[in-house]
Amino acid sequence: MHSPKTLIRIYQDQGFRITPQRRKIFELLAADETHPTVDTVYQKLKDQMPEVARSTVYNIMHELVDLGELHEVEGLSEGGNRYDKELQPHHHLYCQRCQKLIDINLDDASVMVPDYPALGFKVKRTQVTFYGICSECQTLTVNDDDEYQKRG
Amino acid sequence: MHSPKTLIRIYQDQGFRITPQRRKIFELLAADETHPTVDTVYQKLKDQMPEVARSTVYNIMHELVDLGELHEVEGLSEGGNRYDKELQPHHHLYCQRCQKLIDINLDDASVMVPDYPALGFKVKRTQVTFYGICSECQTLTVNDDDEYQKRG
DNA sequence: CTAGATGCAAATAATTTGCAGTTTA
DNA sequence: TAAACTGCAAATTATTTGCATCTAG
Repeated sequence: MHSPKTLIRIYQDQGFRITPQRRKIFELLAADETHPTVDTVYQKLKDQMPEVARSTVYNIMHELVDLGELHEVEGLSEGGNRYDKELQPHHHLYCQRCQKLIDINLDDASVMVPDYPALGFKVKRTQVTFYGICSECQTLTVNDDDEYQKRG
Repeated sequence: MHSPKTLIRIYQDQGFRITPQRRKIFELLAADETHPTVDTVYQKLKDQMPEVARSTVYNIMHELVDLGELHEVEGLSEGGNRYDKELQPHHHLYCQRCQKLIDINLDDASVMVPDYPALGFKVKRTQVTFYGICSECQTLTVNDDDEYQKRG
């Protein structure tokens, strides 16, 4: 995601208007490193702007995805899709305990996945997700035998 | 997933009853290679058993996941989670056009992802998903410039 | 017979939609 | 001031829950 300042220019170039809602969401996202959900953004925004509507947050998040400024990370954790500011191809560590989502850069040597050429399948994007327990959560408890999947 | 016959034994061993709904779902799943959703299973079951309830299908699918007989594949495609009969660790090809989901075996040499050891993260499971266009869909149209993600 | 399972209907959660009223440029 | 945007409320979709009834063992 670009900086709020740059986003404003991008929006203006597109003929979009700079509303207080959009401005605030740009700033919230710029300051947020948690891969928030729509609801997280909505709750934070509501503190500063109590009348804001959830649908407005949905609208603006979707705009940002449409503009390629955010990526949607679907199917991780309860409470809705997560949003990712990182625009470069990368992978994810997902903590099954605290739902923390951590970006991993592709050029890390230990994460190398070639495009899959078999079956005539044309690969557009490769996504690796490591499910497990983050270091913080490991220190919190001794019980380490979490399940392979949610229902296990 | 085990065969319907074996599933019945497993259910009996657990003290679960063999109802017509369970029996039919075992058979439907055994014959299905599409990684169906709950709704797909429900629709098929309804043909043979019009009074069946959606919640019954949810119940039985969840039981099978709890027993480790199915895996839930979340966050792929509209229309709900997909269910996977393959119990061994493996990866997925997902067609962004027809939503086909194809299993790739881990021991295929071109798909090797080591557990990611950095950051003190304890990896429990690694999931690779290749998003793209399957061979069938490639032959159907010339327009091949699909987007990186849904909203892109 | 009776615990366990099913069906139904209502509840919940995430998201989308329609539209009247407001606001940015 | 007009097209764009927001807020609100209702609709939709996927899933869960509560409970009366039914049935497999």
